[in-house]
Amino acid sequence: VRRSPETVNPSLPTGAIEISVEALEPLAGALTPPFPVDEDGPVDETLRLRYRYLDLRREQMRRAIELRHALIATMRSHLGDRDFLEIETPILTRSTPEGARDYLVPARMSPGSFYALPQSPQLFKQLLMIAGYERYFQIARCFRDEDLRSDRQPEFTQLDVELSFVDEDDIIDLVEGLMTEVFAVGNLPVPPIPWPRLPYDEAMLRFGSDRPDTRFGLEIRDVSDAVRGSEFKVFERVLGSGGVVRALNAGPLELARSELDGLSEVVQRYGARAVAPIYVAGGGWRSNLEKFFTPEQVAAVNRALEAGDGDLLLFVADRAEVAAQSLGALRLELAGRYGLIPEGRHDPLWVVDFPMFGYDETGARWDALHHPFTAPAPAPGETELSFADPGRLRSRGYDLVVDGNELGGGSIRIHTPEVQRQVFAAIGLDEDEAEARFGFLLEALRYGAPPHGGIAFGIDRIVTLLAGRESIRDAIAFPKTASGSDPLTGAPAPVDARQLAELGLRATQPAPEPAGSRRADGVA
RNA sequence: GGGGGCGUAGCUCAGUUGGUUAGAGCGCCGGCCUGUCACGCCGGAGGUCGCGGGUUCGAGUCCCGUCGCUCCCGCCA
Repeated sequence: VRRSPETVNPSLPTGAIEISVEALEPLAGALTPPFPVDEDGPVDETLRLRYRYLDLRREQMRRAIELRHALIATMRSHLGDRDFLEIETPILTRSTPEGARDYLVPARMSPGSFYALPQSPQLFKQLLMIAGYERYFQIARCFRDEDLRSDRQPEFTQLDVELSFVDEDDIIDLVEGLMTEVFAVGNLPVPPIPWPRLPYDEAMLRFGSDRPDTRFGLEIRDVSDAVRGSEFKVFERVLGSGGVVRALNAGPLELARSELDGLSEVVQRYGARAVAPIYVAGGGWRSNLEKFFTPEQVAAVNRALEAGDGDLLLFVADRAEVAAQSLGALRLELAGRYGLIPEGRHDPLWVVDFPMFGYDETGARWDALHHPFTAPAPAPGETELSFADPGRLRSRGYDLVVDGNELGGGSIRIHTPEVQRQVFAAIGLDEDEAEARFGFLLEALRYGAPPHGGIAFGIDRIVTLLAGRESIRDAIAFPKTASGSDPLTGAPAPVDARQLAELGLRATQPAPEPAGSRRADGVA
């Protein structure tokens, strides 16, 4: 019934009405919940996960789960309207020990053999292209047995898409249309398409990251040439050994000594020695380092960084990769700490022109930067594919980045057995190994594969972003903790000897407490 | 594998330089009030200070170890 005018409370969503009760019958009893479910205040996350069914009652979680549903529904209808077929691929599949660690499932009927849970449906969707299903998509669960982060779960959900007879532009066009609709459903205001495309090298140079957050400035500049030949030994030593000197202009920030030290801690995580902070004053530098540089050098650096009086310049001298990464991290740290990210602004962009291979120092070999089914592209300035120097080859990959989050990535794939062999060879897979692991793919390619390509989006990450949350766990109904456990069910848990015996397995460690061991954390 | 942060009542937290019976708000229980909507008032219960060891006359506080959570590096084709 409507409330009388003097009792209406406009600050309540239900403030205009009242419920008039005629009969009341309790259908079930209910304990007092261990934390408030009628408000979204902070609660210890282990406790939330242990009582996830109560946590999910809370407004914030309900919104995220509802948003997730709406986004997936949008993806399905958008692609369905464009003649894509949703096709399921196996969860029990074959281990292909490139890339991430696989989750393994013992095969009872083949003792000593294992299925693997898919890291992605990559190979199956390529086989579907060869089969002539030209437009495929799937809301696909994927599994990677690697350490977790606030944006990584061991099982996660991808929107997986693949198309035949397309090039990069076709896929980017399709995705820009799809994601524009998805962002609209999620109330994320984004600029109109087409979105900018940033070459990988430029992203690394200017932003120190392959997933740059372009919502604020503080861009990195290479000042190696400007400072070369100075009296400053630290820079000269780095430059002499092939390193670089890079810097960013933090703007007019007056920082205390302890804060400057804190900045060095940030870069040290990435292997840099320290940050050299220099204040600009009167066109020169207010720094005891100024004496090591000629006035021309100082002026050149100031010009490169567009530095004015009072600006704080931050320098890192190191290997190019370390300088880029550490200044990139510094940039994000400063933006977060001093609130430099404009409210309500959201920047989608494509990162393109990735290197095809990266050199793995520990294994002393080349690795596919994306994955080894990505089509290679000629080195910059060349027209022919040459595997003589793998480090110079580019790939036909593309990543969609929004506000510094990698939401999705894909590529045009290799569609001939010849090129696929060359790529396997480049990453150190000889003919026999390639045949043993990927023979079924090479064979399928021989039956005629259309040129094809695709992309995969991290749905959990999209939900996290659109729901305005910090952790991927808040976008998933029943997530795992950072150590991969589930406080609600107690997974993972030991199994009894009989189950192991049936699978032909033997425990190499004594099993911990079986039942109820999830209480080991002392949570009552 | 490495580094940082956290762990005190059901929840969120405070707890000075080591010093009596470890506190607050919310919640919970009992009572009062009854047009309230963060109701109000009175009273009450509730704590192995994550766990183990050590230093000390004395440890929530200091040291060592350990467990859990979390963030980051490595890892994540």
